[in-house]
Amino acid sequence: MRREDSEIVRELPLFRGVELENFRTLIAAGYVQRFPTGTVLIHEGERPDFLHVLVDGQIAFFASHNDREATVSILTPPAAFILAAVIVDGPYLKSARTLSSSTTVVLIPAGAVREVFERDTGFARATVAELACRYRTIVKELKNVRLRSSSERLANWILTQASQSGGCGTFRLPFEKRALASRLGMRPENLSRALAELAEAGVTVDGPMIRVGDAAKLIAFSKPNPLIDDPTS
Amino acid sequence: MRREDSEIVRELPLFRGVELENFRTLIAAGYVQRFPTGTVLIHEGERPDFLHVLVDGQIAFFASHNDREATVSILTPPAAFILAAVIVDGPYLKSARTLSSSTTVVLIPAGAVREVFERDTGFARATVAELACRYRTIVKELKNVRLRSSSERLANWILTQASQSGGCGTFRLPFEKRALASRLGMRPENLSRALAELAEAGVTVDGPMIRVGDAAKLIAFSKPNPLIDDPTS
DNA sequence: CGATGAATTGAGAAGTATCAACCTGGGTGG
DNA sequence: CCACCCAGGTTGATACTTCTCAATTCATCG
Repeated sequence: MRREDSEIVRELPLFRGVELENFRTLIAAGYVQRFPTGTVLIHEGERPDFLHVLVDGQIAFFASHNDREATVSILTPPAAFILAAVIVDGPYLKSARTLSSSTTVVLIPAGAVREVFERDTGFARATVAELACRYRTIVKELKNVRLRSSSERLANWILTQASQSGGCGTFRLPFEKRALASRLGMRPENLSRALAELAEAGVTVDGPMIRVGDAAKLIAFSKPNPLIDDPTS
Repeated sequence: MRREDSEIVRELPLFRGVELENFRTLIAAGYVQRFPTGTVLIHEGERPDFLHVLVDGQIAFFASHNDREATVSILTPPAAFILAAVIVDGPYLKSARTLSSSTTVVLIPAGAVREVFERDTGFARATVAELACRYRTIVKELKNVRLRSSSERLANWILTQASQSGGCGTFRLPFEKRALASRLGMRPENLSRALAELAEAGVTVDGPMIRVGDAAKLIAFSKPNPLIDDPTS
């Protein structure tokens, strides 16, 4: 593993509090892999062999049933994933596929993670914090799905994205529209229509570029709610 | 607090591994309360003052936005709740209301929980396990909502409920139909219609009594999936 | 025995999915 | 270099699911 990659891992909240010796054990057991776009990294139902850390690229988590597919979340680096499955040693509840070329992932054997977890209180504490945040994120997502229409979800997603991309009001979609549609729980066709509908709220679209022309108007339409949209709360 | 109540708390997976002395600290700081039906115990957005343990009765967790209300989950005793909010010391993401009369709750001050959490590795470990399971439960719920129609959710809920209520194929609804409807993400009207529709799959309804006449037929309709429906996986 | 709230039923509206056609830009191979 | 192909995206027509509103029945309780 390149020093560069292990440093990224070390800087994650999940690993920052791990004792150095234990961290070295984890890194020594782990290795790095790169994947092209569309690679399915993990399959729903299988057992976790590794804790994964996304270092570069993007990953979509999705589940399949009844000939349908639903995206549960999209992960941006740096972030650990499938921690819960490793901890409880239960089957993956979702599959994961890379959304961008040269997606880089650090793999740490699940057994090593559980061992260090047992003897390193710093790691245990960080694990608790991580899981608690993940839990709360999904609760928010469930609220988002159940309390809003698809256009409202889109509008709020755009608001969040715009505010995270500096204040200029214009940003580039971080992934394809089809991926965004699935992330928001809608069909590509409906995303198109919803984007067209948001023109009334001052949103203009040019290919992958989104422009929020009138933030106040978009906020009035979106009715953002920190208990759904604020990733930090 | 009655010995009976503290024993229930002690027996929970979350508290079983806590050192006795620390457990006594928690119990000494805590107290018991009983509430009538419809009492709102916690309010979305407020700060957590107590870790709650449901000892008797039932509680629905719900969130409000846009003049809508959505039930996120329904809890049956014994179980701790709002653990994640206490751990991260963040605002409640959902409100909670009692569904049954004389719902009994043990309240343990959040500060005491966080203190014990810091020094008791058994408790920290149990917290991780609890949070990981909760997280996975919600992921399953999100899949349930996104991958199934409302009648399918109902059918699978009935299957799970019937299997948990002994093998006779008949069981009583544990709460009102309106609560069930909200739990399943549908309106009471649609629950009525969906129940009527399930007659084709051999389900008969008499007030609060549900009878699964032909389990095989219901399974064929429901297409159950352990990665959505199995509470233990 | 009336009052209240839950449950059901029906009719209509809204939201979303599905299917098909078409456009468009980027890449490929002749 | 250009014609072609192809995948992603858009647009339109239609069907299905779910919501909403209104009216009715039913059981429970003071």
